Amino acid sequence: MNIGQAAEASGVSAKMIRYYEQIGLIEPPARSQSGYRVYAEQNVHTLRFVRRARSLGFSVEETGALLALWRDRSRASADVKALALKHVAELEEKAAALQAMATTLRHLASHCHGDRRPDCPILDEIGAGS
Amino acid sequence: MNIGQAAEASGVSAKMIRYYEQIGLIEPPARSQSGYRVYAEQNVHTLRFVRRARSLGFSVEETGALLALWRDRSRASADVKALALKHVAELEEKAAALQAMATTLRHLASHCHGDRRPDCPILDEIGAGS
DNA sequence: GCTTGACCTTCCTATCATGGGAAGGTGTAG
DNA sequence: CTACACCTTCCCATGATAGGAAGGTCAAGC
Repeated sequence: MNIGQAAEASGVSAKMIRYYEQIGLIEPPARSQSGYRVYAEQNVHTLRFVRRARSLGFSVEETGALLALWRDRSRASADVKALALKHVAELEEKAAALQAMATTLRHLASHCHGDRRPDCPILDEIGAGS
Repeated sequence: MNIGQAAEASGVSAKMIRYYEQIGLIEPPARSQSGYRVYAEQNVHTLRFVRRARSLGFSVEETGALLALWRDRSRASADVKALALKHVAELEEKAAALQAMATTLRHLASHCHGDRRPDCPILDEIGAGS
């Protein structure tokens, strides 16, 4: 399987597969005589794991830690759970921060007439600072 | 006022003040004979506006649009409100995406014993892909 | 066999916002 | 006069991703 097919099968772009290899997140695959990367089903499996971890908001570095745990059959499930819950806390913190911004801004907007007149409490408040 | 004092007074780092000037977000300030940037109270006011807009999650580019609206006394408040509400929608979308990740992951974690045994549904599920 | 087009390779560049640091000039207090 | 804090510009790094250029490879069709 060439990189394009591995990309198709895993949902990770060829560009990103090469990048993940370059930074050491995944193992360099076999090469054909002409230098093409050759992927086996196992590699695609790993790539899918990476894609799914990324889609759950894990950074590439955290994904590397998860991969190591995935491959280490002797680690305690408590280690994995701790990592996951720590990440949940970070995600919820970020979500709350964004939601707080949205709420503040929505509040400011609710005081703005939104007509043709120029006076606007949104800009007034941003300008007043806090 | 030198850049350090302007940074202190506005809450924007000296590094970022120079950067904002370089990309054209803010006007180049006056310079002293020796080439030091010299800021007036008005400049600090603008910097505070920028800091506050950034803290509400507006990108630098959007902040530039807000600044233009702020300075244009003839614009309709509806224009500002539309921009603000569009941004609110984007913020809430991002917040919801993060919260969805957190919820999924918390769900996975709830099925993990979290003890010394190695079997862990979190990694199993990430590996299984979806 | 030869051409064409799809694919692969590496390498360089960009994004966005921010910080770090080097090398060198300035300003001020002791 | 010296020390130290501050300023200047310039370059580099981050994290994850995309775009593109220049050149090699492979398979299908003529």
